[in-house]
Amino acid sequence: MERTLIGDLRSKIGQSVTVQGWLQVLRDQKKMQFLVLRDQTGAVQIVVEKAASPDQAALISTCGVESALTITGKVIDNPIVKLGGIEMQLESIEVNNNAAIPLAFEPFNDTLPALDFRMDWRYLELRRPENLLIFKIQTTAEMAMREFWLKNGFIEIHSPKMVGTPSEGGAELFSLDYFGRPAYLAQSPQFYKQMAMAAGFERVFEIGPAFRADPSFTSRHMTEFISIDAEISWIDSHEDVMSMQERLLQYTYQKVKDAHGDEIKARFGIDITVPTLPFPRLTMAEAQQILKERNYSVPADKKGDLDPGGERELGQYIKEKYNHEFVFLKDWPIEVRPFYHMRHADNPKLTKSYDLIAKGLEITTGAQREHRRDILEKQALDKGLNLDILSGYLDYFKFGCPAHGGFGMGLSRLLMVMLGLESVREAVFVFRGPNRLEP
RNA sequence: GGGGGCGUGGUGUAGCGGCUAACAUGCGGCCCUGUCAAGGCCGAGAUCGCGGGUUCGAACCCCGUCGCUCCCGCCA
Repeated sequence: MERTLIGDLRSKIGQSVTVQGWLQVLRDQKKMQFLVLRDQTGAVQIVVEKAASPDQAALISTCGVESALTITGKVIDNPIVKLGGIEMQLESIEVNNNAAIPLAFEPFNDTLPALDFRMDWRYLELRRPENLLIFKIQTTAEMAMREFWLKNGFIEIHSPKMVGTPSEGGAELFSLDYFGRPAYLAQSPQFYKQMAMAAGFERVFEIGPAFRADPSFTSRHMTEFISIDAEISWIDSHEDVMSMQERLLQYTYQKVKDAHGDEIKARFGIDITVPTLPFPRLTMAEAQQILKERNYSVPADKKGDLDPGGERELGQYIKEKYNHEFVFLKDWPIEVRPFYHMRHADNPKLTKSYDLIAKGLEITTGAQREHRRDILEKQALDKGLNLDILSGYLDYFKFGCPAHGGFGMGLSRLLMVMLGLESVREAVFVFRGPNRLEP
């Protein structure tokens, strides 16, 4: 028999239908059994008269909660039933996969085990509707971004994740053996996006994994994460990149709000605010001044950079002054930016770069890239880098590369901020960290 | 990598020098019941992360160690 979704049962009253899902509750009484079966669309009570079907009743008694069941029965309108005023009378049941007793933990309890323990049994935790919702939202958000980019003439690329040369630095690279020679997991699609610019793709995006061998133990770091990247050509400055990104985020927030706004409010207590354009912008110099006025002292060794506390303070300032969740922090000093960020023509100490801070959390770095090979080489040498290692990259700028720039944004960080989650570990399907390689 | 915090039945917590280690939830049994956050009674389940020390006495204090976690560094 064809499967009926539990959410559609109201329209099937009087009919015999088949539902499939997980056993939420079993109330096993002397004469009767009441089961609550849950699927993604809802939950329904199933009644069993033990005397009428003793064999099935005996089978049901062996079922642990969270067992996967297929149940056929007649849909009855019954106002007495608190669960939707509807129930099913059992006709037949198939136990697809019994759940062992006891469960590793009870995913629907009021109190849950610590996050680290839950991660050992991630699939159980993901059965909670609010967790399911996170990934429905992620799906909507990614689709919205693709939609936005396609409407604006972007091409999707998939850059290699196994690379032969480190893009820069090297301390945070995972290395692997590639048929006897060293290889690395890509930290970023950065250079390949730029290669696409040199190829004349003009506008590209990629949503894919990035790997960082940083032993960072924070609520916002992962060793493998999904990076949302975009790169555009023929720009005048990093302002063009920010303009594209803010429109992208506005579009994405609107789509998420349209599709899930009510459920997000119900599950997370958060009103999705579609950001207004333009996002507030501050130069780093202005940001430093504002922090000083607010008596927030950035550690002396930061040299024009910000610490996470400063970012949170700035997020609070933007909220108060502009009632906005986002702020572009732009024009960072060259000391704290990589060699390939373009510098201001009228101020060689400042880069044409930005970070996007969302509710006080850094979720993006973007910039106009330096596309003039001779200047790029000079900037690399200034940073003490070896031009031989970079030669493949520098060759992108040998045969006609347009001015360009782009950004990288952490998908899970975006979701974390959007939904007010405490940790990226909740916002990612399966977490990877320095001490977490399973499941 | 640096600093702080925490490790007590399956899970979440209480206890912080003198207990047969408590409570909730889950699990098992019985009773009751068209139940529905079900209810009632009974029961099993913890050598209090591990090792050492202080003490008449340690879950509790000290040292070490491992694990987790948060903050910083670094970043998306």
